[in-house]
Amino acid sequence: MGIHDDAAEIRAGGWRTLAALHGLIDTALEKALQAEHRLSVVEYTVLEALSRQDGWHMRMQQLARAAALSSSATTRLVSRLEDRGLLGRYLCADDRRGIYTELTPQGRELLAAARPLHDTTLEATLTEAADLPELAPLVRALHDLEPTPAAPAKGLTAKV
Amino acid sequence: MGIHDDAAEIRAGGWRTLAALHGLIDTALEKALQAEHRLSVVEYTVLEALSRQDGWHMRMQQLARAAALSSSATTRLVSRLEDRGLLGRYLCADDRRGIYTELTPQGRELLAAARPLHDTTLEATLTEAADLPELAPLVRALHDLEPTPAAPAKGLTAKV
DNA sequence: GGAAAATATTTGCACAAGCAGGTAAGCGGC
DNA sequence: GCCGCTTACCTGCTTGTGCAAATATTTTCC
Repeated sequence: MGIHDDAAEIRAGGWRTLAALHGLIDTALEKALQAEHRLSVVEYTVLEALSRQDGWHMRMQQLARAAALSSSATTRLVSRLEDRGLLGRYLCADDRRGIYTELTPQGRELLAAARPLHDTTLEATLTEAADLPELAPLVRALHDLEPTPAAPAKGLTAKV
Repeated sequence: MGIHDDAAEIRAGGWRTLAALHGLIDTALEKALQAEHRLSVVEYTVLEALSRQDGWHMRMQQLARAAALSSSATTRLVSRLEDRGLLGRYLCADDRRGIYTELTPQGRELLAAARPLHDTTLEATLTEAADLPELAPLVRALHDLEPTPAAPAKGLTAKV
């Protein structure tokens, strides 16, 4: 079992580390947000992405990419949040196939309430991860990242 | 919307990047492995983890941690793989609560067949991600990781 | 030695995800 | 102006996941 070259093994190891850290954080956030605000991580992500558009609305597909979700999953996700009054859905004049979503005041409110918990949990989990020998290097690398300004991550760069 | 401190914002950004990259890789691997070998990423991960134990068996809970899965999900996952004859499940004498799993020859065979695709897909996706400005730094960081030897990542350090 | 607590795994249930298929709206050639 | 093709979103179905409760086995503490 050793004919696959070293580079591949390094990549695989990196991927395992990445997955492990992701799983750790994801689970922690999931539990915290669920318990305190009845929000899943994806739901929070969507609200947060919308808030970052600040006054702008997003199409379903942008949302789908931002949340790394299929479009069908996005439909239901938006429906859930809409049913809770956290965001509004309305079609826009210039292309009536498209549907725009926008945070409601309640949505902004809930996001503001959830953000501290989110950030705290994230910090705590990263600190915890930094104690695990396998994860520590990645945690450090993550911290040293971002020479970039507060640029719009993902693919949600433009309004249309 | 700007009272949360900078450190938190940096962490949040790092987390978004991590999640984005993870999603990208995960989706790509999922599709590739599913299409060619009817394996999900977690299933592959479990087979791979088992193979790394080389001759050893693992308990359900070790497996659960290795795959970042709940124990119930692990039960069903192992059942699926067992039904396909890829691994065996048997209780061990010293603690009859515990259940050990071990790869069958077929399991090793399938893993060997799937690994090249896995590695290739991983490499391709990483290359692709390196072209995205938001992800590139993390990809590089990931590559420069692993000064560590081929150490057992995750929590699966010992045999018991 | 035996009851009580702890540990390892499995099962019932509800929920969210992806895929495939369906409908509505724009776009292009004629 | 009409027909075909593409795009954007929604819905039915199947599957995997987590939580909570059930079961079996070991360990602990009198």
